[in-house]
Amino acid sequence: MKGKGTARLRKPRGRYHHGALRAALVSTALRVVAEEGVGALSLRDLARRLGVSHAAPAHHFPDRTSLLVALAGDGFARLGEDLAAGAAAAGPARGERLVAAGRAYVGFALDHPGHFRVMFGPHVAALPRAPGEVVRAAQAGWRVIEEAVEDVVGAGDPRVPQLSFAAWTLLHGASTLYLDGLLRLQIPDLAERPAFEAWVERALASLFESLGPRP
Amino acid sequence: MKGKGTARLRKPRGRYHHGALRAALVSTALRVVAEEGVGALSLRDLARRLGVSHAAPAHHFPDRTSLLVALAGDGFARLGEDLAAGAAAAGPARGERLVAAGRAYVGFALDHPGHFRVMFGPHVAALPRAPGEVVRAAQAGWRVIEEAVEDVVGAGDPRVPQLSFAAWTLLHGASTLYLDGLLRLQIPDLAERPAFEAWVERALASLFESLGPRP
DNA sequence: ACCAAAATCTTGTCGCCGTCAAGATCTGCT
DNA sequence: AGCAGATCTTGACGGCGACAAGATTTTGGT
Repeated sequence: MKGKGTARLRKPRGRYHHGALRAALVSTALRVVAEEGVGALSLRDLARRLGVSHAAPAHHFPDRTSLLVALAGDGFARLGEDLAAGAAAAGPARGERLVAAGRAYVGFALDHPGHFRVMFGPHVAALPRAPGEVVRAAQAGWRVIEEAVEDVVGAGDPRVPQLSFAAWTLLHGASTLYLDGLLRLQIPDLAERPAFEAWVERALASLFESLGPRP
Repeated sequence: MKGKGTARLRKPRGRYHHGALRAALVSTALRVVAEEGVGALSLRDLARRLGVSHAAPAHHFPDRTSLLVALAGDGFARLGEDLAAGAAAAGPARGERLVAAGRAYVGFALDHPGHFRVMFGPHVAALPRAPGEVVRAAQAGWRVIEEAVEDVVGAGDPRVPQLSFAAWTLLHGASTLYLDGLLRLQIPDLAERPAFEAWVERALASLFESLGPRP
């Protein structure tokens, strides 16, 4: 962070140029998505909130999808940071980093459900090719999971990709099913968030139960 | 199935009433979703395809969301049937039913990506309470997974819910991440579908590796 | 310092969409 | 036969994404 901190939001009444419209669009869009969901997001509404003409956003995001892609890129970056921070703050005991990373993944989904949905929603997925920023950020997150797995079975173990795959899909499925309310439907105990986190932790444990550092 | 098989689609030119509009809306919507994705689905477009006025669908589905909910209910029912059929067709060896159910789950997602997205998309999830038909169908599917898990660890084992939870989240996460193209991004080997299915199978195996029938 | 080019924002327009309202037509029941 | 309700039609309204053309400001080369 440098300069004047947060970007200006509403445009000063008299001025013709906004000055930081793109950043303001992204940050306001994130607020709308968090409060009302991705369905409530419209370019015209954003323009109105920012005191700008209805066609102004088009110069920064040619269509609605490109704005969603930007939000998704931002989300993947934040998720990657959360994962790395969680793993870094974990204790040294075997498996603690993986549990911490898993907690960070699920925590991100539950803390920012709207943002999470944009990241894994149909708009971004329907693109012919994933945008570079998404690719890079997703790869960084994947790397954190792989390292956490290596922390359990040892670096160089040939099962690292396979186990990272299992851990990631488990965490991701748990996050999305929880957000959809389907888990709570089958297992009423999961209504409370701490209980859910405990279940996820135990599921991760089941995955690695039979594995020594180097069998 | 009884009577004349498939419901009439386009309305006969001279007639005022369509006669089976609701069923025609659902089946045409499924086709549109499969071919162009949920984003391309609109009530007016459906009405046009069926040769019916633009406001006719409103009498069967008061708004767009209620149509999506109907599609989701149908999807959960089909997924449940696929799961049950897969498990029923599996051999008797320990674990085969679970693998077959998993294959059915992933197969449904990959065969009907649009439908799958509607089922787990934001529209249905944003509802205050899940509709009854969705609840029932989802419960039936969950039951199949639980039975498949019981087939591995033995009915009555206290770990059944926990392991079913792990299996379901793993399968669901694998399905959605594959559809989003994110798995392929990290593990190029997964570009081919059979390879992906093999990875899923091995991930399931990791989950149950350390478990005997009754330890 | 100057000015042309590019970036940024505005106004205006178009077609499509979901939704509501009011009326026409058909169907089933008594 | 006739009525009530279900089903479909026409018409209208506002919001939206997208496009086009013009106004204003900033930038960069000289």
